[in-house]
Amino acid sequence: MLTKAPRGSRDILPQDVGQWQFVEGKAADICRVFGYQEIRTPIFEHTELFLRGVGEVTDIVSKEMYTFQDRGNRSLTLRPEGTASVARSYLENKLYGEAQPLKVYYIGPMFRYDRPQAGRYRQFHQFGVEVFGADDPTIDADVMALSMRYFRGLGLNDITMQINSVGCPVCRSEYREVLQEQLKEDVSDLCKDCNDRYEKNPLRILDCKNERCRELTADVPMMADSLCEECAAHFSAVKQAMDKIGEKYVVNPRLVRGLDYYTKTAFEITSSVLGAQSSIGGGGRYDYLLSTIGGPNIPGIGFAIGLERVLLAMDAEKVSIPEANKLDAFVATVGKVCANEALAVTMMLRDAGIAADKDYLGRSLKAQLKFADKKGVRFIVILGDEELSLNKATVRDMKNGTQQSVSMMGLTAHLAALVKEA
RNA sequence: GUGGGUGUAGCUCAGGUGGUUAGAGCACCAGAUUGUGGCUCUGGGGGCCGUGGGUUCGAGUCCCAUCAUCCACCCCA
Repeated sequence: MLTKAPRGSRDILPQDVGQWQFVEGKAADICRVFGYQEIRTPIFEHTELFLRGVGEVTDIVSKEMYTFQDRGNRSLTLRPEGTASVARSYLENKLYGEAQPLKVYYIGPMFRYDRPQAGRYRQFHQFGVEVFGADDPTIDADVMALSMRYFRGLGLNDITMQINSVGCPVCRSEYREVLQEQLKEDVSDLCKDCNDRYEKNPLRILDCKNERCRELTADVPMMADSLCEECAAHFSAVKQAMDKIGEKYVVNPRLVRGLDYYTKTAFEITSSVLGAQSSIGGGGRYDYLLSTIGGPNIPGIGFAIGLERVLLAMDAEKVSIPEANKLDAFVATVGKVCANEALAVTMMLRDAGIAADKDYLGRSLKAQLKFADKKGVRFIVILGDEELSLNKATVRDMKNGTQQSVSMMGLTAHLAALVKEA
C-alpha cells in the first residue's frame, strides 16, 4: 500500500510528461486565439456547491463524490467537474461587473469515485471552457468550434460532433410527460436500468444501448420536435451558425447529458477509436445554473474535454508528438579532471541558454557517452587532462561521430551555433 | 454498486495432471576496447511467485478469503 498510488490515480512520469505539456499547450494556444482567458479555482469546494449546482439526483453527486469533513467540521468535496466552481467564482468575484461576455478556460484534475476502466480514472484531467453572459446562438457555435479545432489541431480525425437541444425547464417537463405517457404500457418491457430511468430521468431511456429499449422508443417523438418556440429557434440558429463556419456535426435527437443544469444546446464529441468510453468531450448551455446557486439570471455555456481520453485517442490514431525537454549538450570528463572543472563548463553553457548536464557518478568516459546516448544528447563536450593543458575542449557530434577541438573561449558560441543548426 | 479476466525479475511472459537450487527475451551494470556511445560477444546483479489462511509429507501450481489491476455494465470525460 505504501508504494502504490491510490486506486484510479496514477503518476505522470518524466518520460510521459511531454505529451501532457503538448496537449495542455495546444489548449492554451487555441484559447488565446478564440479570446478565452485562463481561470484557476480551488480543487475543493463546499459540498453544497455541487449538490445545488450539479444536481442532487445526478450520478456524480449521489455516488461519485469525494467528500470529507475538514478540521473545522466543514463538508468539502474534491471537485468532480469544473463548471460549478467557475460559476461560483464568477459570482463571488462579481465578474458579471466586467465586460461581458466573460470567456474563460481551465485545465486541471477532477475527482470522481468510479470503478476505473479503460479511459476512466478517479483522478482525471479536464480542459474546459465556460462563457457567461451571452445567449446568442453564435457563442454556442464558438464554443463547439473551439473544441473541434482543438482536436483537429492535435491531429485527431476520427471524431464526431453530436448535437441536440434538451429544451428549457418549460418545454422539457412537457416533453417528459409526453414521453412517460407514450412509454406507459411498455415500462415492464424496458430493461432494468430503464425502469429506474422512467421515473428519475425518462429522457435517458432514449439513450439506452439495450436493443429492446431501442425498439420500444423507435417511434416515440423526440425532444427536438417538442421544443417551445424560443428553444426551437435557438437550436436552428445554432445549426445555421455551425453550417456557416463549416463545422460539421450530426444531430443526435437521443443525446441527453447527465448533469442537471443543461438547457437548450447539448453536445458531445465522440471518438471512434476509444472503446466503451467513447466520449472525449461534452458540454452545453446552462442558462439557469447561475440563478440556481444564488446568482443573477445570467446565461452560460461551456464544455469539458477529458485529457486522458485525448491522449488515448492520439495514441490510437498514432499521432506523433514532437520531442521536447532534451538536453543539448553533455559534459564528459576523463582522467584526473576535477569535477569542478566540468561543473564550471556546464554552468557556462547553461548561462548561455544551452541545456547542459554532466556526470555526477565518476563514471568512465565510455559509461558517460552511453548515458548521454541513452538520454538522446547530441553534442558531447569532452574534458581531459590533454584538453585542459591546452585550454581547449573536444566537441563530439553523436549523430555522425565527428569530433573537433575547440578553444575554451569559443566553446559557448561554437555549441550555440551547433545547437541552433541541429 | 454489479459481472468477468488477470496477478511469477524493472518490462513482456514461460513454468502439462502438486515434487530438488523458479526460467527466457528485453532492460540494467561490467568487461572485451587502461580517452569514445550505437552493433557484436562474454560475464554479472536482480524474485516475500500480490497478501493472508487452508489442504498436503511437499504448493508458483489445488481450495478459500482479501487486495490490486484490466475489461464491461451503470454513468461520464
